[in-house]
Amino acid sequence: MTSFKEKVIAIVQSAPYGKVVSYGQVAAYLGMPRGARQVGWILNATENSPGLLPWWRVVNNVGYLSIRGTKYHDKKLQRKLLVSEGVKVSEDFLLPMSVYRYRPSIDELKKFQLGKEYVDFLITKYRL
DNA sequence: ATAATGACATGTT
DNA sequence: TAACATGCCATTA
Repeated sequence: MTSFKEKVIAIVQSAPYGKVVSYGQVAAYLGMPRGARQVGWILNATENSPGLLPWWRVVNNVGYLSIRGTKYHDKKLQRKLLVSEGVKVSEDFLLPMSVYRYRPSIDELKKFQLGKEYVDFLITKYRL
């Protein structure tokens, strides 16, 4: 069972310590370039199994912590966790994507089992 | 089955 | 620049 949810988890887990990834990126690496919103949905509904899912490394495309506050997580905690990893997040919950965006290598992308042409598309989109 | 609800992204005003 | 509108699709009710 390689459900959407499991893929989301796998991709988010690939985001390294001290880096962040956008919802759109996660969706794109899933092979669903317009599924950003669904990624957020999954994270919102998934209870954080301690240490298994680095949900705090997912932000929106402009570097803003767009989480509104849910039963499991909240914006302030996310900021705290990111800061603890060395990511500089401003008081208004904004961080510079140009500095912290996770840019997977080609090999890492292959791990997600995507077609060659699609990989090329991702490269132009996120300038890997 | 159908409709409503989002931790989004992008294009247009 | 910032606000608004629209497309998106997994999940729930």
